[in-house]
Amino acid sequence: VTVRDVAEAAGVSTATVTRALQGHSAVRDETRSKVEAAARRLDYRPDRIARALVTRTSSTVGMLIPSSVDSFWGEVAAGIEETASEANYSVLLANSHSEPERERRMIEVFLAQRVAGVIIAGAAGESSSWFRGEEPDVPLVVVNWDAAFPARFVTLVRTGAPQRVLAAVRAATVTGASFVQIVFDDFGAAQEVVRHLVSLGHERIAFVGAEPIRPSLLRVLGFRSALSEAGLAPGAIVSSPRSPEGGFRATQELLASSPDDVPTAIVAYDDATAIGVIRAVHALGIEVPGTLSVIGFDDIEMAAFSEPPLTTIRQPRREMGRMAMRSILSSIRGEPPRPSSALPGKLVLRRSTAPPSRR
Amino acid sequence: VTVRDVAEAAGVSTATVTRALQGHSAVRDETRSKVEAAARRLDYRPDRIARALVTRTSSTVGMLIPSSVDSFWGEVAAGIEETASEANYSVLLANSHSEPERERRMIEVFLAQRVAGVIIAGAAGESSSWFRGEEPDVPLVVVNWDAAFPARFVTLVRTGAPQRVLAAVRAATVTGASFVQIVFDDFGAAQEVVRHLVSLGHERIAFVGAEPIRPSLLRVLGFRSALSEAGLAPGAIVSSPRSPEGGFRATQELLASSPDDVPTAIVAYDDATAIGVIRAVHALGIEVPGTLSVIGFDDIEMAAFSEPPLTTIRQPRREMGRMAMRSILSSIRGEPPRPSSALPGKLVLRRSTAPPSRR
DNA sequence: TTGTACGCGTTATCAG
DNA sequence: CTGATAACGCGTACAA
Repeated sequence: VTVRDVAEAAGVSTATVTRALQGHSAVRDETRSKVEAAARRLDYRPDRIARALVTRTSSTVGMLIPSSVDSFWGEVAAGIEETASEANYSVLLANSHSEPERERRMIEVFLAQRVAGVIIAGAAGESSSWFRGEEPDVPLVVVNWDAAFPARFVTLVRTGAPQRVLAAVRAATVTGASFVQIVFDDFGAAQEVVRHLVSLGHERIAFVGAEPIRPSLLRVLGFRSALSEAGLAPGAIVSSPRSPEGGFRATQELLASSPDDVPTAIVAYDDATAIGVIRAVHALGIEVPGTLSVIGFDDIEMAAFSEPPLTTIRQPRREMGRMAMRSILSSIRGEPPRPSSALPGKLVLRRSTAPPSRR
Repeated sequence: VTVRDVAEAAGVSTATVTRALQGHSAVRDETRSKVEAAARRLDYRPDRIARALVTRTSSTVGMLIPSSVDSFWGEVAAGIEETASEANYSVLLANSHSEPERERRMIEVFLAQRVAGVIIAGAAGESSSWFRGEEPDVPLVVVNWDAAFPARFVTLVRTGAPQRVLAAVRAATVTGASFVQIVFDDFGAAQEVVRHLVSLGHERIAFVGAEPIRPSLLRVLGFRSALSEAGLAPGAIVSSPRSPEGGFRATQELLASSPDDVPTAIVAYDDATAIGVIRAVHALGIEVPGTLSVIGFDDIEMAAFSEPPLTTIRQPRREMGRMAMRSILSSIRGEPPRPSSALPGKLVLRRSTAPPSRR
């Protein structure tokens, strides 16, 4: 059942059917209701494919996330889907597994599908690798860019002048990019986390989980900045893969390397790492938070269930998804793009942090 | 850049370009390479929209899940996406929030998009409500149908003849349906769970979380069947919403109602409920698994992190997603549909079950 | 083996 | 206000 059938049934032309059904201005009320009646009677559904062909844009957006198994990204996706469906848009799902090559391929597929916009969340690759040839003119929004940096950045971030390194990291991924970014304010969140610890009375604080990816670098920088702002000595910064195992091993090394100068609090790169940190600390017979406080980032589901429940800073993931999709929609409508934004986190106080014990 | 451009650049007709690029048989090697060269040079991407219009089917499938935030469904989705992308298919994501009305609407959108297939996971509605008018001829696969039943089924399932109720439940949702179903074997899993408890020596076992939805009814039935098979007296069966709070409250009532005949083990409808059960038991000062064993279903992420870690039976969620997508693909290829299947679970032994303490 | 020409279902333009 | 008609980009009979 096509426009033609409806046109015939209503005794009008196909052009009128289209106009009537889209609420397009100039069409007599009487005609409109005739058409609507016929459409309803025939159970007519305009073919979105045919429409897309002629309008040269579909009402579909492509959404690339690292993994739909991870409920962090699942919630970002939910925010996107929710906002999209309110605006009558559909969303194509693809998982990148954080592999730049897959990112490239899936974007290719999106473009061939003539999507009206692309949202890349947790991107691992560089923006230059996303498109072959020139950049297509669909709006692109990046959510939480996890871009990799040269390994030497870990050293830089440990010792370099914070403001200068910060500027370098930002320059590489924020300024000058021709697309909107919705990112978590990693730098500010790290500062907030440290301030929380300082307010509890901690003075020797370490960071576990430095890695040459954007959010990690920014968190380390925020960590250093808040420490110096509080007039405290720089804390130890150790690298590790972002996983419980990574956190476990790195913490073992940290605590073994300086037995006479053990920190009273550890800031972990993320909650997964923090859980490994807690295990390592427990394995040494040290109590959390009695003797040592631990704090993470993100507020993943496990955080509430660790023992003790983890104090952490929550990312507004659903809101990030919503904002990303809203940005796409306003681009489509030709509105001036709202600038990229860094969203603040929300400190979630649980039981893995407490004042340090006096000795 | 369209076929025409490529045709011109290669000095052939558009028909030849299509044939060459699709690996269609009859085309000279020389011509083919000429065309391929031109296509590559021009960075030509066939427009999937235009193709869909003429072939009257897209290489996109619609995937409806209750929520992408839930990593259970996230993993089903990952299985679907994985298999789809291997076959060069794209997947449209929609969240139903378990609302039949939303299910209906999203399916509508899928159909208007001319999807090549539809996968409905965790469907809450009835199959009759999914389509207006006659059923469209795209393959449909249902994964883990959570169909609701009249409330009286809870009573039936508690006391009715198991085989007869089982047949009724199955008849309503399995047989006679004109689509493939990939479902978890709830009945068998419940039997397995009870057998595990029986093998540990338990004799007084209760079920918490009976609800008038398909999987719950089947689990209760499996529970009853395994109990009678073991020659044990029927256990208590209590209803509750499927959530920690639901499990908590129902367990309080259960334990208060028969203080002189407290069970030594509780089978919870799912892991979320089981966590509430454990909390309620702990709140009464009873030890798990020392005095009372608790077992759940699904093996959600939290299960490994509860205290004690929860023994449960794992659903092969990624595999269910893969099978669903494979089924769609073989339908498209016109292969005879593999019949619906009920996949077995895998018992995951953790620390919430143990032999009952002797008294 | 290759080219011509039509049609897929819409929307948009331009007359009337 | 409405109707005829030309696209949109591709696949495919059919003819050559």
